[in-house]
Amino acid sequence: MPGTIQAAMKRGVTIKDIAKKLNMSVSTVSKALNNDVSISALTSERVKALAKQLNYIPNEAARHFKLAKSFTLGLIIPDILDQYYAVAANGVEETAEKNGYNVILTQSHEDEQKEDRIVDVMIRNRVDGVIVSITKNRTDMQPFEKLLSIGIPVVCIGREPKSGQFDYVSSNNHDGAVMATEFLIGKGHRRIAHLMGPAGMRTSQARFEGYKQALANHGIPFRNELTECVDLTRAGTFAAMQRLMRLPEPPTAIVTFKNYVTLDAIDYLKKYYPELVDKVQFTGFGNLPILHHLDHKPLASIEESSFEMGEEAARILFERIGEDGENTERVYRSSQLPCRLVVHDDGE
Amino acid sequence: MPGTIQAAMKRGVTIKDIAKKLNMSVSTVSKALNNDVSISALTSERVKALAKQLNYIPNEAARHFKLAKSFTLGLIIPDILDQYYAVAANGVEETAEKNGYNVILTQSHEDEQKEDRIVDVMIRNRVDGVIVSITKNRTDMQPFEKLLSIGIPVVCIGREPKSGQFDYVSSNNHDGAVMATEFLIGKGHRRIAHLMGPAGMRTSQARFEGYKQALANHGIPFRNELTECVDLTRAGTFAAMQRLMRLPEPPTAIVTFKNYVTLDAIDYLKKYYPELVDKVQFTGFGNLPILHHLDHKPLASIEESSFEMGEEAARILFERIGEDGENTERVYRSSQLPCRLVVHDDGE
DNA sequence: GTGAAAGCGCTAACAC
DNA sequence: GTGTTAGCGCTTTCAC
Repeated sequence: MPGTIQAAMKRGVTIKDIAKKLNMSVSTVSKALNNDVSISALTSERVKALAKQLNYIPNEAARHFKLAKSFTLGLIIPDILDQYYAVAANGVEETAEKNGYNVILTQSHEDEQKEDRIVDVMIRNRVDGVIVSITKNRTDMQPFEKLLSIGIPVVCIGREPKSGQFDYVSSNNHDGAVMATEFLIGKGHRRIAHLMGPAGMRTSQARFEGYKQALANHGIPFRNELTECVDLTRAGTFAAMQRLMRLPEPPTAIVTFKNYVTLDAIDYLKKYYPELVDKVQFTGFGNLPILHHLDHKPLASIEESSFEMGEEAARILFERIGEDGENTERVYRSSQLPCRLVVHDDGE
Repeated sequence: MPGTIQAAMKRGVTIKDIAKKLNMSVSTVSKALNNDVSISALTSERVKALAKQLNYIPNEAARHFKLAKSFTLGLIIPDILDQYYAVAANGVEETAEKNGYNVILTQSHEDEQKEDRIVDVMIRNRVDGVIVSITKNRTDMQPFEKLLSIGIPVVCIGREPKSGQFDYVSSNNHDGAVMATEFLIGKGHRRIAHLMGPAGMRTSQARFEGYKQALANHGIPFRNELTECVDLTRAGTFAAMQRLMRLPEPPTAIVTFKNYVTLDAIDYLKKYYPELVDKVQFTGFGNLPILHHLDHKPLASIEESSFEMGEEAARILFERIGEDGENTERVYRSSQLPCRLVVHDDGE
């Protein structure tokens, strides 16, 4: 029985119901609810009082449709189980919430096809902006260029965009690697190896540069055989460690690309060179809380500001959303957030 | 200049544009796009061809509004950084995606006020259903009852609802605790302690019951002083461990409520009873991947099927969404997913 | 097999 | 300070 009170209750109270009960027009009610200055205090109060009494809940779907704005941000990260991204997501969400926005959080699982589909869904749902940490093997930026072309701004985080048309927020990987390496140099090491990330990622390159820079700063010659690429799998790290430890002169310290690489490398030593596990010293990117519980851990970690990265990305995105899409002459920004060196005490 | 081709491009191609170009009505185009049987194959093809050519992207916001359905699920978990919930979220998302649904993932951070606000946002956004792991201290179910009252189904996961009106999916905590305890009994232990979770949580109670059940099964008397509640903080675990270890006869094995409690308990031993750290044996809930890297780890873990929990919750939710809201005589379901005992090998 | 038209709930000119 | 009205893009009856 459409039109009955029953149906209306089920459907939810609308602005029209309020208008009718108050003998006003819907526009007056709408304005009152939106604190329009042209509405008298009395009217405004009457409207709000009745709205509360009737348990009026605005239908955002209708607003979104009408305003052609979804008040929703799309966020694409490789994996929610990687705390680096989970924390960044928190930064995005907090900033979004402050701006009255929702976030649709999605994972690409490093699958480009999945990423393409996600972008499609976001377009269909008319998100107002997208923050993305692109899949590691992507070579083109096609779906993201599509977003820009239809007026949806995009901000990249963590992983550098493959073309220059995007805002980009990341850690200062170069300086972080310098800090990690210089810390080991300060501890007296001279044969310092580098377990470098995948060569295709700019992040790997930046950290590699920082590593070399630190060596140069201290007059230590760079040796090619002391840098090994890993593919971020346990097997890959084991293979790399094997090559390093079988050198005529193995390293006495190692700068690693990432948390999990460090842990796998230490496991490798535990298994094959147990006598060296307390000798070879590590520093590396990432500071997992779990490190506290480990007996064999890196000497120090490079803590990245991933929460702040998410915040900054969202801030930039909101600026872009606020901009008039007309002026095509934009300057794309690239911000590098500082890293922090955290020394792990051995006692407690 | 509204109405120009420029504006149209910016605005996006609509069903109307397609209709005009093809000299058809919008209803025909709509039906063709939605594979309505009443449309001829030829028409359907022409419409789809032009849609593709014009790069038509349906405006979901308009559909949602028209259909009074958002094709969106709300998910509320305490913390995304807790992998237990992150994995459950993945289960929800995968199932949602299969059904063409989006998920709005939110975190309560164990704050009831925040949770209230989240539910409000979800109502405003007209989500079609909600999956929630309620904050641990909540005593009422008020916001969730409100959801039900306006026809939005709710499924609880992991944490038991405080009233009987909700579907609920969780691990079989009782049987898991039995397994954990019997495993230690099988290793010859007789003085087995239990680091129990917060007394207010039904999960804690269920695990506690399982622990007692296992003891009873093997004719081991339950001793009150061997069970200590923890509040899930490191300090709380340390205090509980202190009481246990200062007993005239300290336990030789301990069943813990959760991963992090185990790790903190082991840390306590490392610090204050280093000679016992390899003697006192642990089993407990949760199987973090990071456990592999630890030197001192539990003998075995009770792995919960949290991914499956998310899947199952989403499945139930979709059933409810499909139901006609009319029949008030619902039977609310409570499913307990089995746990798995995982023994940690010492080698590799 | 196709078209005309109403309307979902809301906002924003514009008129008064 | 308030009301009238058009319309966002789409689906869906109901006619033909």
